[in-house]
Amino acid sequence: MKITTWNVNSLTARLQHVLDWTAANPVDVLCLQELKMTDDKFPLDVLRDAGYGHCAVFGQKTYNGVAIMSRAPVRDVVKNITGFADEHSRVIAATVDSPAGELRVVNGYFVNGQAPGTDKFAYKMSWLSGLRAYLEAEMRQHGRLVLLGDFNIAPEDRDSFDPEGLRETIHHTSEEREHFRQIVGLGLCDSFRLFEQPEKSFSWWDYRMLGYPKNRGLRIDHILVSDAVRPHVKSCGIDRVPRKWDKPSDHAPVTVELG
DNA sequence: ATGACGTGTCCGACACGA
Repeated sequence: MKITTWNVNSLTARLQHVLDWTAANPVDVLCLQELKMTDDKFPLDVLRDAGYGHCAVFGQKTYNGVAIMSRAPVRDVVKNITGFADEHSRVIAATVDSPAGELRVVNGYFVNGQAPGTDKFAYKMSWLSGLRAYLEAEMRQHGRLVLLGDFNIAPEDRDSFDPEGLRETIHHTSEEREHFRQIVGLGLCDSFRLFEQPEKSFSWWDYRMLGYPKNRGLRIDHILVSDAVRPHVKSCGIDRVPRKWDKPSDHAPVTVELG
């Protein structure tokens, strides 16, 4: 069973890429971020024809918006962070069946945070605290859990093209990395790091300054699995192919395989 | 270089991203 996270930077602009990519990579569950559309605009019919007959959608006009697209039924859909009031559509959770048994999937578009010291950074910090409390409760209820999405955090120096030059800037601050560690500390692990990976593996590249051709990127899209799921993880990888297509998303899809 | 590039909103300029 394969589960993918992909920040598509507008599903309107990227629908054909999603269709082309899933045709070549028929993953079981595709978790999207940055839909940038309201629920009524979500292309349910087209995605059903593409094999994803079970979609849980939490959209928003212009910004944010997340969805879980699944080939098999999803149940117990929860939108946003329980216990944390949020104006934005950033989190959607659902339960699916997996080879390991019932699996809770939590798909998040984490706050960007702009820069340390700003109101947006403060929002990011409180959002992360709210998420952690919510996850703690979710994990008590669901031993088998996957937390994936656009974390907007480069957890370690090796997850950045310029860790020295960007030290303590957004995505690289000690506070963000401490939040990441605390989330992992709930009993999760970064599935990407369970395997040998190429150096300078990134999941996002700036549209500007030839970011992708120069591999000036960050690894900020992650798939964390709970300890009960960890023995079932067969592989985890980033697919750079769609980043080379015409008019790409600035993020690449990341996929985990469970056996 | 408070830039660059891309998307959406509402129609030229701005908000936002990472």
